[in-house]
Amino acid sequence: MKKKPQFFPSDSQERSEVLANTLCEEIIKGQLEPGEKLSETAIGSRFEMSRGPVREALRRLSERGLVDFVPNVGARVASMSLTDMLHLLEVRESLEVLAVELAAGNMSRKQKTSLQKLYQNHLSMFSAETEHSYFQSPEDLDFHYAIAKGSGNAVLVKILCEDLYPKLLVCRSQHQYIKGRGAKALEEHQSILAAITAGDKELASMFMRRHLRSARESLESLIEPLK
Amino acid sequence: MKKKPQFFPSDSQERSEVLANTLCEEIIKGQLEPGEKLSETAIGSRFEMSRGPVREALRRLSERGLVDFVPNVGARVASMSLTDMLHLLEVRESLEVLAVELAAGNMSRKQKTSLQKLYQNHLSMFSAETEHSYFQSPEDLDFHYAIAKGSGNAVLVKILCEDLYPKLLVCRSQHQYIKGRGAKALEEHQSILAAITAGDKELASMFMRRHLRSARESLESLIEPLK
DNA sequence: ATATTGCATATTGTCAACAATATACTGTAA
DNA sequence: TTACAGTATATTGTTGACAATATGCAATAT
Repeated sequence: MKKKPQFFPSDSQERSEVLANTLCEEIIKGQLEPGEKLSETAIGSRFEMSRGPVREALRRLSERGLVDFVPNVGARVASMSLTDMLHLLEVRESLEVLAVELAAGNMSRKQKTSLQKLYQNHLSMFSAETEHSYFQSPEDLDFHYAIAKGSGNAVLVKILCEDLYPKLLVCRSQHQYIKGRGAKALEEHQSILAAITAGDKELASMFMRRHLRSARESLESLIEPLK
Repeated sequence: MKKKPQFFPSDSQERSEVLANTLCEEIIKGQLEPGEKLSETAIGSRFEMSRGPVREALRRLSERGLVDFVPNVGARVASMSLTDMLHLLEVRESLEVLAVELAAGNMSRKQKTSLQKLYQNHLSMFSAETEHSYFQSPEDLDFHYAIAKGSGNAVLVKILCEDLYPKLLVCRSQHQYIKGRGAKALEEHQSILAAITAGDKELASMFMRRHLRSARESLESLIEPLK
């Protein structure tokens, strides 16, 4: 018997954690709209559980920044502005440059091969169906996710994977008109991959900086005229 | 009537938040030892509240990384290794370099003057009583705290002030033999301050990098032989 | 003597009811 | 008609009890 696929597989069976992951997924998919009220009783009855676990799940999402929480008032789905997105991209840039530097020095042979495989998958998937909105989907981050883990720095992994990436996905889903850059990004991934494989920290960090800066700057130029 | 000073003043009156801040403070001060069990009932009776708010407080601290939490088993005070501390310092370095770059460009005249005042205070306090373990105490971070806020990047502020700094303080209290560098650090602060005042982003980031790198590298050389 | 099984205890996970706070509505006065 | 006050409703905050899980101890078998 097959289990249904989960975006955020939870090792624990705690209902509050399972619920938090489910809600997280729904927020990212846009099934819960930004600003939408998250009533404890409503969610409780929907998932057939008491308010206790629901509260814990909501508080958890609040700590992660996916939910805005006001004491005595309640929780709402966080609504991200373009400025929020810019701030996320600024921080992300610094941290991923660090990550790739560490990864280029620390990744094991095995990790490197698996990263190459990942890239090959992305490549074939992209050339196979260009219409597939690959660089919109959560999978876009796979490559960066793997590099973060390759850094060997647990603090860094936590911030990138649990804090920044989920929020970034929410931003993307709430501002869909901001498109990825498809083939161009894929080329840049290749350069980064090559530098990591060669263990060239300096080069890897330079390619990563360039890769992320272009995305950030295009958003910046989108925001600037609004001021 | 004066309120007693609080390390983590809580705007909300929520008992769970107040408790979380109190426990956070006790962990940082070392009054709660690393690895110590945090029983819900025990804490509840100590602070005269039910287990509900206690649970919430512990979960919150768990998200912040100050408490290790195992489902169905409970919470313990996080015990930080030197490697954890190194990972913290690596991430901190990247983020504060970003922060000071942004701050040098964004800080208002008013913010800059208040940063200068802060530095003057530190200076007089240090020369007044050299025995005052200034660079051990939470106040050491005041300067960096102000720069983070001066960056104008909310994501960055949250990660630095709510995530990294508290953990760093816990590390310091759990590894007290790692001393600050007193007068030397103060001089470096001055260079950074001057660069910010001049609005020189490049110079400011260079001084900040140097300032933080030296602390990190000295820890690295302490860890290396253990491998 | 050591390892393992089973039970007793303690702790956490969940629930449903009550108290406190905020929100929405209705009626009254200017 | 609009502004305000008071009340009614709904939602969150907190509590204590019950269920499920883990821990520690003792007795037994190897």
